[in-house]
Amino acid sequence: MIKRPRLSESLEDYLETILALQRENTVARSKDIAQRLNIKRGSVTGILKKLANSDLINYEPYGYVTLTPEGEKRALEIERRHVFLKDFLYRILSVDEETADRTACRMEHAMDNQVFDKFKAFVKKIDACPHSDVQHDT
Amino acid sequence: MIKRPRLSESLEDYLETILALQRENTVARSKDIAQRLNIKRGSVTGILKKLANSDLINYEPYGYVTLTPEGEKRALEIERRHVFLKDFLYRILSVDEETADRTACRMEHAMDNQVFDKFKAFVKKIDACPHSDVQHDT
DNA sequence: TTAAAATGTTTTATATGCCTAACTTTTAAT
DNA sequence: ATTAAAAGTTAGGCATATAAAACATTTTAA
Repeated sequence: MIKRPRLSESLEDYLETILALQRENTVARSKDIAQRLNIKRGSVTGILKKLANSDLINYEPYGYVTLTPEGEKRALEIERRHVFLKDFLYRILSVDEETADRTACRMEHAMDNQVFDKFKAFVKKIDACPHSDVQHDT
Repeated sequence: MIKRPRLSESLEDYLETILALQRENTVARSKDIAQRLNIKRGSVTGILKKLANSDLINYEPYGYVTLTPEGEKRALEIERRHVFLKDFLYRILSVDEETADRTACRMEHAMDNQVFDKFKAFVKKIDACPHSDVQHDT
């Protein structure tokens, strides 16, 4: 049984960012990771080593960064939560987009799969209940 | 204009715990704080100094701990979020109580007032919409 | 092809938050 | 009043996450 130790919020953010960059540019670069996460280039290197050590990314000094299968699996989970939460905040709660995104970024680390699944099922039902005026107002 | 610098999740947890203990015992004691938060007695002292420095608690070495007005205001805000989120998770999403509490504990730090207010208004509407089967199912 | 710019890395340092262990103060029991 | 237990504090350490600045490598442009 392989264990999947819980990642810190910080490490989850790195994986999420690497996934996004990989989508946009095929590979992730240290500079871009730093830029997205608003941290310094120098701080990125250590984190990349740690992620590589946990077999979550492929990393060689001065090389490009890509997610391993396990890293991608983790990143996708986090991204799913982010997308879902942002949608809930923005579309259902009518929070402005920037706040929705920022808040989703923080809430996404706080939910396990069980809660996430139930939350998702709940929103699905809300969406299927258009006769109620539950949505679309300030 | 006095500023209210953002508190770390950890410090918010301390305030919340101190509020609860104050309710139960009039004052909070180092030992009980440690017990509730599952940390060692020795770790509490430094935090108390920091909170006292920010004028959030009244603290004297070897003395009891109480919240200042500002500290209480902060603690009440956090507690409000906690209670609300736990209720949402437990009652609306049907998450088991222990998970609801644990998850609320983590989500409560991620929401600003704007989001909280909208979330609350949303749940109010859900509750006022009993003809839909949005609630009460697994 | 070589020098400058861009990118990546290393080192040193800081802050947070926690632990352990030794020590001090307070409290409670006799 | 004395002393043992309980509670609180201090000191030293460790891990994480970050910054700044110097250094190394790679890329780019002339």
